[in-house]
Amino acid sequence: MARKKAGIRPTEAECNILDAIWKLQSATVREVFEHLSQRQSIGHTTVLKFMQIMTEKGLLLRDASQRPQVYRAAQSQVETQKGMLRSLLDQAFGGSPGDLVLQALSMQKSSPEEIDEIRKLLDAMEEGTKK
Amino acid sequence: MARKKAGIRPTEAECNILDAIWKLQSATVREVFEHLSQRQSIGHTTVLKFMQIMTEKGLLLRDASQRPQVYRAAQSQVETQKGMLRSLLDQAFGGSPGDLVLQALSMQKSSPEEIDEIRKLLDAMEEGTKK
DNA sequence: TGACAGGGACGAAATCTTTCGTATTTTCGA
DNA sequence: TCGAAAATACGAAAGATTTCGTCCCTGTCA
Repeated sequence: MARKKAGIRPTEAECNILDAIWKLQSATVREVFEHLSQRQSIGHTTVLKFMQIMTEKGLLLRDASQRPQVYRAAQSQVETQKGMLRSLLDQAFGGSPGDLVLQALSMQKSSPEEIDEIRKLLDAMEEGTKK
Repeated sequence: MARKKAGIRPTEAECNILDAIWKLQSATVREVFEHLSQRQSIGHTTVLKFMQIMTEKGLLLRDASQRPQVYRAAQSQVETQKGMLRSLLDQAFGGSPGDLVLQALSMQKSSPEEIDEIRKLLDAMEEGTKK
């Protein structure tokens, strides 16, 4: 039995924590707790426990030198997103990124700016491929 | 506390089952089992149990009139994909589909055909938006 | 210096997921 | 019609996840 792939997939609850930390850059348990409390009903120790578990799992880094300990995400949001995207890709899209993109786009209207940005990216990709 | 959104999110193992059924259109437990056996080690009753659970959850539909009962997916692959995509969107992308698309595209090269298809979709979207 | 408040570590209950073993029911030939 | 083989149902163990309650430090400030 081999280990799980390389990437660590945060669970749903862990994602909520990460979300808060990504927004705050770095944060104490209290800060994350207050941030999350605005959206969901959750206990303070629950948040703490998650952050401890996530630190063990390697999802978070903790600076214990300060008293209210400060946590940071071990991976950037973009890296994590890519990991989860790959997961979803293998899981439900048979590994076809094209399908995924198509679905994502057709899901709801993006802003003209976003569409433009995507076009640029497509151009860049085609350049790279042609060469 | 409201119920879970409308969409039903299949778990990872359930996705494997769905994958097989989507490919086969409709299938018996044995067929799904044989399909999955090629990739992973899994027991026959395990597959059966999952399919029963998934039927209860509403992920699958079962025709019990035939003897080796025949199962079908309750939702099309596309619908399910959209649901999971939305989930991921809310979970890790702060609801920004643009970011998701960008990440997905930059993840690995798509074929020129796919790129073309995406362009067409973008054009169509812009049309719709302008009107 | 002693009690209090804030912060943290632990352990454990409550739920979901994933996997099967075993028992029961059906179907099909001999 | 009887029984073996195939299908299906049931129940439950083993892991993960999610949530907290409780106990233990560590300063602080009267």
